[in-house]
Amino acid sequence: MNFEIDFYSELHQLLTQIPEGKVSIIDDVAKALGDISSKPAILEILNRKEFLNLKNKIVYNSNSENELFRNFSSSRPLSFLKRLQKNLAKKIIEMDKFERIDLVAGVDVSYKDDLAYAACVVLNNDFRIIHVSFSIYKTRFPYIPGYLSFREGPPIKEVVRRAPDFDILMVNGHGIAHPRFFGLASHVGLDLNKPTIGVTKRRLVGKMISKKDSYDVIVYKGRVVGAKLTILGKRNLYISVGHKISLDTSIEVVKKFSIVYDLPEPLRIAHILSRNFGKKEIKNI
DNA sequence: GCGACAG
DNA sequence: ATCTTGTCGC
Repeated sequence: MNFEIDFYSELHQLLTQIPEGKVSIIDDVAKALGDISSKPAILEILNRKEFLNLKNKIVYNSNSENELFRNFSSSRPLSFLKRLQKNLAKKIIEMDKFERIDLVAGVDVSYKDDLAYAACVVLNNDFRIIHVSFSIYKTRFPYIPGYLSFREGPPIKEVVRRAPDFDILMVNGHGIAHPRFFGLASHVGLDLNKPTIGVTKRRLVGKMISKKDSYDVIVYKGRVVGAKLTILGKRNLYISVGHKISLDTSIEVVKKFSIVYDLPEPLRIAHILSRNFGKKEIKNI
């Protein structure tokens, strides 16, 4: 699936439908886009200078009904993306589909306005950096919980394609621990056809069930979608299958590469690199 | 119906 | 994620 939705122009197109002298409720705009949860993102975009002339067409509460414009004509793009995620989720393989684990890659993205600075690093078994690549990408999609892959997926795929072949990729985002079982790590893994592990610092869905092992299991809609484990006796991380790997193996790989507080090495280094890249800074890792 | 909500 | 100084805690 290599199309991209320009969220900004979708929003712009809706706002220009509002007739002169009328206004619309932001909830109706969010619903017309296909998901009420896009409301915070819309608010943020309305404050940009390209949208300032349209901002006064939006109100937050229902005023006099006769001033309101509600019947938007829309393809509801977020509903479409939701359906896409549900369909692609069926293709995810939660089993180890690789020969060996010699090279483990990590990607991360930093932002400066709408510019995404992506960095990819490849480590060997001794935690040595054997490759680093960068990429700058102009994003046209805001952060909306549940739709992160449509913002970060394109820059990530581009920067990972610049890396030499590796065995497993670690991604800063959930895999199947996602409302539609298709988070960023799963989306990237499927598109690149590579084994991926989703690693995050915060939960998106599901509840923890203690499993008196070294970790808790995350259950969502009656399904085990990941694990919450404590690294280095301190740091809590949420791990989930991205694609072509089992949860058990995902946990083992994350544990093995967690040697410094914060994140497993591939992600920790990728994070520092992308951040420094965006800020044009030079710093030791 | 009311919250919660990766980066 | 990003805007940002000092500051509370291990």
